Amino acid sequence: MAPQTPPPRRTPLNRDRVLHAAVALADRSGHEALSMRGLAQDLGVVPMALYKHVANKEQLLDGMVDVIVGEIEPPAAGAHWKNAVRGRILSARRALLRHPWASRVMESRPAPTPGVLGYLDSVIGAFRAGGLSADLTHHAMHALGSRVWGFTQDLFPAPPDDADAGEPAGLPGEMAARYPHIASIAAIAASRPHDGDSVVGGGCDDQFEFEFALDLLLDGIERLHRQGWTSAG
Amino acid sequence: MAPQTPPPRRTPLNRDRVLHAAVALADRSGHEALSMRGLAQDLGVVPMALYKHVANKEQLLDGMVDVIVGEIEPPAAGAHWKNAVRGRILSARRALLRHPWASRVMESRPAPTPGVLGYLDSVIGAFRAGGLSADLTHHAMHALGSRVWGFTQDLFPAPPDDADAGEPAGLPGEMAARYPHIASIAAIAASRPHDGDSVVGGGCDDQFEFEFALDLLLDGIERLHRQGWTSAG
DNA sequence: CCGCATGGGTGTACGGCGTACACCTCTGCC
DNA sequence: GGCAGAGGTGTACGCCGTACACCCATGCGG
Repeated sequence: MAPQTPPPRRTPLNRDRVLHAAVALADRSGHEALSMRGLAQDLGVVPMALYKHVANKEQLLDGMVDVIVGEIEPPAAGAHWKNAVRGRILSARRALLRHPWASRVMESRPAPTPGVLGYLDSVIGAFRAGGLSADLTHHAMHALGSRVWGFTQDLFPAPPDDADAGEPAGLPGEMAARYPHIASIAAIAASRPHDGDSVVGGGCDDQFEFEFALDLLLDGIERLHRQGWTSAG
Repeated sequence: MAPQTPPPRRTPLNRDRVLHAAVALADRSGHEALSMRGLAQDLGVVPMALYKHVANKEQLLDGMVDVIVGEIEPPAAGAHWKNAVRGRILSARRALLRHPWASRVMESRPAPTPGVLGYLDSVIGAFRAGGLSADLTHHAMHALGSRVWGFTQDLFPAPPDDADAGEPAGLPGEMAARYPHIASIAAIAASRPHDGDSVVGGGCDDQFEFEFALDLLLDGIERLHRQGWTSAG
């Protein structure tokens, strides 16, 4: 008989396959469920095999961050600096919305990865190309903070879908009594046409909020730029 | 002889002692080092004893958050809304600077604690007392984001103190070549009189950056308020 | 054609974590 | 005097990241 063909010999692992499998796993199960053991299982491999391709879990997370940063679209050529920055940031936001775990992972990195540095460099470049001083650009970057990569800390994190739908509108009654000012705001948000459930997490148009704040900052920066502002006073 | 006095019988645990010991431990060793086992050891008790006072680690962290929120000073009476909000937020920032781990823990909470809700309610109240509409206040709160409790995500997290001091100024040369725009900004920051080390993390006056961004937002909000802005357009 | 180095996958094991569960021992009250 | 319940204990389980020794297929120099 023919010499038995050896078992099909799965294509060998490499850093890229590991990284993308990790992203897929996190997409599927959230970043809390991402463990070296689980990832290995997904790849049909023993946990320690991963360590031939990433030094440790921290470096795995760094790599995953750069995968996501790589999804950010390149800058639009020839746009006004404000639109260039705006477009870049909104693209970053789209990438992060595709991977809800990514913002938490980015926050957790103790040092910026090369991909992150490259992205930041390009955003800074967009400011500078618009004629903003290094000084103002520097402060603008700080002011944008995590917003440059498309996310902000939610004040009221999204509750799970089992939110008690029995309430008439706005906050549960007891809470409305204890936190009257929050309630006054919840009432507004809950009265909007779409998704009028509890404002605590739901009920807010996140995209609107994001762009509102982004434009507030960019407009403020533009104003300072036009009046020749300097941090020296 | 006298009836042997029983061993001094340490004062019994309670939720408050547990919480404050946890805060102290995190202050001392960082929040990554905070474990139920370590905390128990600090309290001279076996790990499982803690579970008589907090349901689990998540609830311990919630409790710690409220301890920190409790350190925020009460609002100044009779101030203009902008100063009231500003003062509240800067006080929150001082609390968080005293407990460097606290911002990361706050970010990690999946639902707001009662203390946090109370604090947010009071900030919203300050806006409303100044005559801002519920609508505008709502968007203002979102725009402030994590800044309301006194922190922002650093773009360049602070590096450990072993930063290579051999570099002349600004970024290490290789990095300056790869990220020219970052370098242009680093040069500015590094040229300031005090702490002129690498701008990546060090070299920035965090308090200035924080107030710069805070005022940018508050000024923008004030402008919108004065011109009767509404999200409806 | 042999032998050996090397890169990639394996197996076992360790020390840490959060915490379920059964237990024991004081305390105060009827 | 006895009993309930609060508070502290001990043991054990199942996860985690990862160190370390191993093993085996490959390909290359002789």
